[in-house]
Amino acid sequence: MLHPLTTAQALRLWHDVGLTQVKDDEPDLSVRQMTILLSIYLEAPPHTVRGLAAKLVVSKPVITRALDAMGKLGLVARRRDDEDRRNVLVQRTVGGSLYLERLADLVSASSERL
Amino acid sequence: MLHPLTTAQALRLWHDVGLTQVKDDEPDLSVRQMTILLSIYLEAPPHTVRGLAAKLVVSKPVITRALDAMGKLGLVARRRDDEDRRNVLVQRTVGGSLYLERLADLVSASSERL
DNA sequence: GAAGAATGAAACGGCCCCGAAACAATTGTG
DNA sequence: CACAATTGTTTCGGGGCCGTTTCATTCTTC
Repeated sequence: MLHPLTTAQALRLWHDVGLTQVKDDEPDLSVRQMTILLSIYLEAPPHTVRGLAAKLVVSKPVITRALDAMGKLGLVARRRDDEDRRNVLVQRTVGGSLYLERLADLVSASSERL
Repeated sequence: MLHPLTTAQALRLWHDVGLTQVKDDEPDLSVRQMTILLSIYLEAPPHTVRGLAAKLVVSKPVITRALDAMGKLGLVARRRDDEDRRNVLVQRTVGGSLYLERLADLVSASSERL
């Protein structure tokens, strides 16, 4: 169980994580892209374009373009569904796992400094 | 004092906050803009373009443009420094305070659900 | 005062994202 | 088999952010 963060702690945490990301000059994802990426890694597969769009209440092209961008960064991969070849299955990658692990480390480290 | 977040907790927190922001269709700031905004509200004034640029290790035009964008959203305001009219003093606004208060509430609420 | 330094803004070209609509491929249905 | 529905992608026009360079204003120094 976790104590809920105070207002000041929450903002300080957001600030510190953002500052590190900006300074490290990482390829920073938009809020939408980051949320899509986290959905893929936190929730159980399979993940489809349609499913992600419904979950985020966003149009399908938004998902397609986000997958394009994150695919180029090696954070996710696509594969056709053999059982229904209209579907695209979004898959995790080593690069994506490492990226999110770094993010989690950043958040954890910042939360310790509160 | 706060327990450091576990990897899973940190990622879940980031996901939940992002998901709410995306669904609410808020004007989502870039990581850079958000970090600038938080610096202005968390650290003691005065805040200048040059000072913010140095703190984030970013060029001055980045700050100028971010202030343009966030000023248009009513999150910050600019005022010339009367003591040195080359300086621009970045000031907080009611809109910015409300925006960050909502963010903090979001983070706190999400952290409770962990 | 004149020359130089400092501060912030504007201009330029490039890249990416957006929403809406049109499209291609695959599957379901009569 | 023909036609409709589903899924994901592409295209189009518009707008925003980026890095770099150039500019206008103001201070400082001699």
